[in-house]
Amino acid sequence: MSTAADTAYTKIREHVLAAKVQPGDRLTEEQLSEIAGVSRTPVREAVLRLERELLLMRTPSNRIFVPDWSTDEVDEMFTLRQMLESHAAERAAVRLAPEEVDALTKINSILHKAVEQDPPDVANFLDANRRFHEAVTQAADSPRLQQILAMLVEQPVVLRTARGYSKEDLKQSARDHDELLAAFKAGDAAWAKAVMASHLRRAFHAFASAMEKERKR
Amino acid sequence: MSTAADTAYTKIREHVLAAKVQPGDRLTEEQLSEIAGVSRTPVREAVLRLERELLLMRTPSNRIFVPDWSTDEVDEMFTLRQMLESHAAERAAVRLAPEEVDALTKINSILHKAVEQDPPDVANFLDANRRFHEAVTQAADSPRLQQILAMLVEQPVVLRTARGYSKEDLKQSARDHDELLAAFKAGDAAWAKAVMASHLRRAFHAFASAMEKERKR
DNA sequence: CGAAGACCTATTGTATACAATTTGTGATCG
DNA sequence: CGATCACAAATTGTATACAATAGGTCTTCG
Repeated sequence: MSTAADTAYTKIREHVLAAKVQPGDRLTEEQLSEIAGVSRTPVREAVLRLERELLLMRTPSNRIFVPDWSTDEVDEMFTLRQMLESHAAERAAVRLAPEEVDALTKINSILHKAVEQDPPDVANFLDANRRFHEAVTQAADSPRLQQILAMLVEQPVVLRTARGYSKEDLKQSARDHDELLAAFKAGDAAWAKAVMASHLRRAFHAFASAMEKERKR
Repeated sequence: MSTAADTAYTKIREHVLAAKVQPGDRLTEEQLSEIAGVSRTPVREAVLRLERELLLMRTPSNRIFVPDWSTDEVDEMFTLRQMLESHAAERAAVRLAPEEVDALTKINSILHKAVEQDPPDVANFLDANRRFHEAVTQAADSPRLQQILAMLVEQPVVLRTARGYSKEDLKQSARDHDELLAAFKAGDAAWAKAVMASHLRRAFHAFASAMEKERKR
């Protein structure tokens, strides 16, 4: 968080992810510069980054707003993620050093613990989950892939809905990760790819049913 | 090209694509603002966009430079493009209206003509090729997909090398497009997907051998 | 009463001045 | 002679003032 632009990026991002603004809300650069505590110049830079990650969007006349995603759009995003992240897992499988697999295993044990709480500790689950997927993407060793995936994960709608996941959904996620770790230990790229693909597709359906429940309320 | 930032984006982009700067060259914001004829503020915005498309990159201390790509890295980029663009073709196949297919056919007949020239008109080939792929991506009707593909196509290294393509390479490309059009006319998503995948993989190999030839000189 | 147009206001876009940081250079010391 | 430090120059980062544009509102006229 060294430059003002980074500060602005982080603060605005948190502001959006914490759902302090609703989908459809308009935001002016001035409001954002108050939130971030810096002038409009670095805010503009931060907004460009957040647009790239689809956390903010602009109207045709360049007004900033918080986008909303339909279930269909989230479906499409998960489909893209599935293609790209299973490719990442495939590459990671032949690149991960044993100690890196150990590190991943540790992250997933934190995730397991979060799931076993009663009620499950969703915040910790999401954090461990993010770190797990980030590490896999990182291990794929492709800056392009990493950059692309950064814009597909951590969508507010997905994070918001996560609180509605059933305990069984969360448990299955943890088990998927376990199987991915087994594939990594075996250095089996095809296995890793298949597990990741099915993991993400399942995650989409968990999302869709949590979404459905939320919609009914 | 209405705003200064757009002007800057276009001019700097052309500057890079026209190979007026070499991979590895450093560029200062001031130099770029002279090239674009606007102040540093819109230049910075343009550079951020160009970074997103990987046409420019920054050092850890935020100096701007023109990146270079190894054959391996281009391989990886074509692999990503193959996944995403064959997915786009799959979606396009069930979405394209007959008159849109006609428009695509027209673009490809321009491409055919460019190939049949002696020597082939590579500039026109590349332009028609870009428009063809852009139209397919557009038809997939997924803003996310479109945004991602924008950063994978039109890499300087690929355009630069295109001049070394053999006439046979170019002809085959035109035939691939013809087959894609057939798949679109039939509304056959799986066919379209497969054709696009093989088209792009072939394109990579054409690139790789043109690259090899260039390297030997 | 409704539509069209002119204004006024809010918001984004750009230039510029200055601050902070990085890099290069040259002096100094071991 | 080489390393290290200090300082100077180049470059990027930020704030701010002003310009351009979009949006809304109020008036006027049919």
